[in-house]
Amino acid sequence: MNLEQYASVYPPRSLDPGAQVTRIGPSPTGKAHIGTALQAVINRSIAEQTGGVFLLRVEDTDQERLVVGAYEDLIAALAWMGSIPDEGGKLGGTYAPYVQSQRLEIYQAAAKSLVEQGHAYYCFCTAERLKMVREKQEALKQPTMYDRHCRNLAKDEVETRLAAGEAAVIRLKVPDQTQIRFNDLVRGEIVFDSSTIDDSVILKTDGFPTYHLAVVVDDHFMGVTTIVRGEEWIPSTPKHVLLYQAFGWEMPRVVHTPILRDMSRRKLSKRSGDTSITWYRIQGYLPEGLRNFLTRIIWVHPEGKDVYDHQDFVKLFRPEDLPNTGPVVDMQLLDFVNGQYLRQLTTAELYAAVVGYLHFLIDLKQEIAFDVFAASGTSTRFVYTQDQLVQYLKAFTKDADYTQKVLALEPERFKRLSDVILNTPYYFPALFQPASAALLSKPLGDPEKAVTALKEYLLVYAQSDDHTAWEAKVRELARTTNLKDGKVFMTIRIAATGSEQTPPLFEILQILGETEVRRRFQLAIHSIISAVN
RNA sequence: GCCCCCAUCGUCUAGAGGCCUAGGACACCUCCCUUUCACGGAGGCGACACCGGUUCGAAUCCGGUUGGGGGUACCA
Repeated sequence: MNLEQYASVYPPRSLDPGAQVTRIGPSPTGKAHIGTALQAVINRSIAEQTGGVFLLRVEDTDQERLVVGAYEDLIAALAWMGSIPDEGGKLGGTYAPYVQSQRLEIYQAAAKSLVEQGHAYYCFCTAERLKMVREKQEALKQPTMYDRHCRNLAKDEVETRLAAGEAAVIRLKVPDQTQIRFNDLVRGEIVFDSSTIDDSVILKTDGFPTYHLAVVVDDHFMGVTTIVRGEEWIPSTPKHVLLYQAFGWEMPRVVHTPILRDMSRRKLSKRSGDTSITWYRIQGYLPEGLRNFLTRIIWVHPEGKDVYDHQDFVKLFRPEDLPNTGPVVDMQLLDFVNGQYLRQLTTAELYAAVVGYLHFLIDLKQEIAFDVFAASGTSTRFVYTQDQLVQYLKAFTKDADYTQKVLALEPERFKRLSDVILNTPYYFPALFQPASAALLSKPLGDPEKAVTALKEYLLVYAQSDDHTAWEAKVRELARTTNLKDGKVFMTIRIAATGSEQTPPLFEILQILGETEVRRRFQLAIHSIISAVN
């Protein structure tokens, strides 16, 4: 088929006026990136808002960089985020296939037609020659560009060499001495001088297109009307403009989103492990929380809210509202936003979320590291083995009613699902780790006093006491033993939980129940005594 | 080297010539609440990168400098 014939295979869409067709075009070369998640949310929202279509196109034109499972990882990540495309990928659709490696004939036809019309040319330069040219230019501190060696080859020569089977690429013939301009929805008009634009390869020797050709051809035939993509594409947009002009096609609206940065303002790096969507899921962020955070750093809610219904974003977001500076992925803000979502869950929902989360972690079949973020960009890492997680899940699900009582205690102390795992083991008898004698003795500053307090407490302790009676007893105990009541409370806390930081004591003792409370106090007393002797 | 984008508190930003002694949120600090932590409440710290213009008047407009980011592949 020639290019004209493809136009009838892929007829224009019949959508309402104003409906926008958007897309993401990830290349399956690794784990799904958080930046891709942002692009997906934005593109999905624009399509939704205008009654258009959001499509997914797999841009796998670099055969050497393909990674097995990358596509599946992406789909799983998008599904988790709730940013599922309307068409595309392996979902199919009217404009299928949506996988570039399956559309080679179209690109080849397109490239050929460009050559015929004088907008592109065959190039036989070898990699070695190209390398030499580049090195020479670098040494001379000149711009590194193709020297157009094959640009004016005679037609006969080209045909002869092609017929002889010589390897060739097709390059874009960039016109001389013109200005190439396009309008970026947030940046306004951007102008490039054609002399700064390379005669880039658009069709490789292996018959695959490069990004530039493929993206223009696909966006055109798939009826894409608005392109939202990363800022890193701005420098190559003029090439796309040239291609649209050469084909005589209308250029879609285009806007570039800034690149996500880390706290040191660098491009979000893989080194810290925080670039993959899965990493955020592992850390215990809720998809809604992550999504809200992502939209929050590139958009301002009209009421200045940090946390808002996603529909607000879908309804009110305008591409031209995008910032032009690269936002920093601030984990503390993420924690805050996510915490707000976690609080909105009912106890039953939180319970279900944690169970699902634990299954997800266990299915990963690897050690899990939770990074807890503190001020000044520092973080502490807690590593769990698969076995530890399995043990935790077992304890957590042993008695759902009991666990929900635990979760109901103070849900506002959790910012991420992982906080539940980190902070609740002591509620479960199977996981309880008694405190050391040193820790138990710490509040009162003396092992003997600690033992006295604990023994006295066991004497007065009655599970049936209400909060007032219980508190009165402890204070009375402190008075008669001549100990500070705050310290006594803390000693009890440590004996009962092994931790210095817990929700209110009385509620914990209620949940634990008499048998377990007595067991833990005995344990504590013995621990101190045997440490002293 | 060359090309492009950008520049308000630590971070995300509000601000589209006078409403700005620059507002909000996160973070941080202090105090209150309190048996610890968390939550909540009340305060606090904290920014228009710099230099020139334009203007009666500039965070807002223009130019330059500096700084940051991106691109410069038969990668996307």
